[in-house]
Amino acid sequence: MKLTTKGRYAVMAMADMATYAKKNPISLTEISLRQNISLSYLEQLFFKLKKKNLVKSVRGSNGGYILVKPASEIKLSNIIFAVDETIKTLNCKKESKKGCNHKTMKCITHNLWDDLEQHINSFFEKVKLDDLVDKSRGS
Amino acid sequence: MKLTTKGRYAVMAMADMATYAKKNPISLTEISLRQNISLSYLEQLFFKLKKKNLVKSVRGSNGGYILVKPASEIKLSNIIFAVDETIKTLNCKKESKKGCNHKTMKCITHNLWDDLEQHINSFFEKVKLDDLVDKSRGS
DNA sequence: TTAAATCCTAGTGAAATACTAGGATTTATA
DNA sequence: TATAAATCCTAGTATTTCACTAGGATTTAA
Repeated sequence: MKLTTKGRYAVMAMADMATYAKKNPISLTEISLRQNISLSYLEQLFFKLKKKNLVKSVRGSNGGYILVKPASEIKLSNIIFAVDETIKTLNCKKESKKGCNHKTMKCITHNLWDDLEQHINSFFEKVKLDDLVDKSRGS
Repeated sequence: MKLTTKGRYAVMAMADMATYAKKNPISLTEISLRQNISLSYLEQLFFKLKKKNLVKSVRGSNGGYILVKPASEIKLSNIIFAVDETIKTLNCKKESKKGCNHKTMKCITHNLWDDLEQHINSFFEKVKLDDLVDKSRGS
């Protein structure tokens, strides 16, 4: 199991925005430099974050992005889902041929992965963006 | 995020063994047919399970594998770790160049992924192999 | 002796990932 | 008004990982 960088980068970038929040929009160039993430990659991530209404954009010079809601109201699950679509713990839904014998018996571990998925999601549901900011300040 | 089939298959195969446990060793061919997993792939998985002392092998005709411990004493974490090595939620340990700015500041989300890792592990620590067997019988 | 099993090492096709390239559009400001 | 800095948008691509195959060696019950 592993988490892709898409989700990690998105959380890092959003945490960066929460940390350096100010009136003016924050440009991806800033974030790119601070967090050491490719600008073009960030653009793609923020396109998705924007679609999910987590950030809004200001175009043109001095433009950038602004958090739509306060950091205390943004759950990590919102961010992860926005860029990763979904957390997949199993791929034997419907009628895949391998790994899940639907005909003879229910896939032995079918329930298990559902439980795990919920368990992981509950983690991302609990943590808010400003929890991260506080933590990094504390250390 | 996704879970690889290695971990899933290993859990399925072990659950299969626990379900069809008997005095005689169980051959991978049986498991392969019942769970619809490639034989050669199973061999590779069981090589690792054996190294971690979760199963022992009986070579030769009528050979196969036997659970070393009763299913009630085998935690899923044992299985997952045996085949997957580890759950990696972050790849910015030591001194990777990207995604973790060690020089200027601690990676903002560093603690987060550690927490997540523990959260997921705690799930696999709680569930025992015979929990799966009971569940599949119950449904 | 044979068949069925584990043991062991390489290799490989396909898919996903992480990222680059390159341009179009918008807009503050010099 | 020209320019630079930003978002917007679409393709493409190198690398890596995954899931699996191939092929043989060894062991042992019957």
